[in-house]
Amino acid sequence: MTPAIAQEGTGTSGGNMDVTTQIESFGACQAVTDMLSRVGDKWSMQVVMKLGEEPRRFNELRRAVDGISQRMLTRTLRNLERDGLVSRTVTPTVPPRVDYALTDLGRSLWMPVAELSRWVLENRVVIEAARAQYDLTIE
Amino acid sequence: MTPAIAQEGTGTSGGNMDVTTQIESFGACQAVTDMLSRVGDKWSMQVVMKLGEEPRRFNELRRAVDGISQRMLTRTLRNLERDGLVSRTVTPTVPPRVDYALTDLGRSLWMPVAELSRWVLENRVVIEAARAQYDLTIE
DNA sequence: CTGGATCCTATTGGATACTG
DNA sequence: CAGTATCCAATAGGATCCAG
Repeated sequence: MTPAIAQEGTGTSGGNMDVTTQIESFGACQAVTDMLSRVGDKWSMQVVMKLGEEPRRFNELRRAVDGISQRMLTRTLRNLERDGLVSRTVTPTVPPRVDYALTDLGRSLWMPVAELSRWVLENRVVIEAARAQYDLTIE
Repeated sequence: MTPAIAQEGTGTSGGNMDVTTQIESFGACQAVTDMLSRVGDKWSMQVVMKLGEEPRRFNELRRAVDGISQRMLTRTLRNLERDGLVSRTVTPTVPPRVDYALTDLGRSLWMPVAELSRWVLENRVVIEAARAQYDLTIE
């Protein structure tokens, strides 16, 4: 497995290029899509949001994220941890205690996601209306 | 319970509440997740990006988005159209001509997505490193 | 309490053939 | 050209049982 994405002197903080140009620069479009997929799955964002409020233990998190199965919570946390967005701290007591929290990277993701959240909140009604309209004209 | 995130007010539009509060206000968390799922699938963002450059016809789009199958391009466009993000204009000539373009709503989505794109571009190296590190320590 | 392992179903996406 | 229809493979996700 080669994670190796050609990471040349990536525009540290971009700076003067507009985003479109940046994206087309070196196949980063794919990276963006990948990240959206990662964070766009069924549970990741809800977990990140809950951890954004405060660090939580496994079962706390399970209760906080409504409807998530144990398996999916574990898998979601593992993915987020692997990406460096969430930290996992084990206290080897009996019974064991495991604390999850956002890392600095995870918190930094929070901001652009918050912008996206704002967009959704501002446009959800329009979107719902568009869907209803579309569904009408189709049938 | 306080959001660990400094929200820096931003309020690009209408929002006087901070995003965390908004999100928790009325189960919008789910709406955000839904939208991320919609836009986070394998092709939606790439299509939106290409249409953000300029309106395109079906097969133009197909060539522009590398690797997409005809079926998935159709489905992706239908979803985006249903959400009101993309417009579809049919010119009933022979052969038929169908033009796709971003709507105003679609273009407005482009901005927060650009922020997310910027974040990905700025942090992809860190993420790749985190993954490599994680993959090492587990095996 | 925190998960790993297993089994099963649903959804996603690709390949191909066909049509107005 | 711009799709639709069908079949198939891969993946995501849920339920359940087991273990340290």
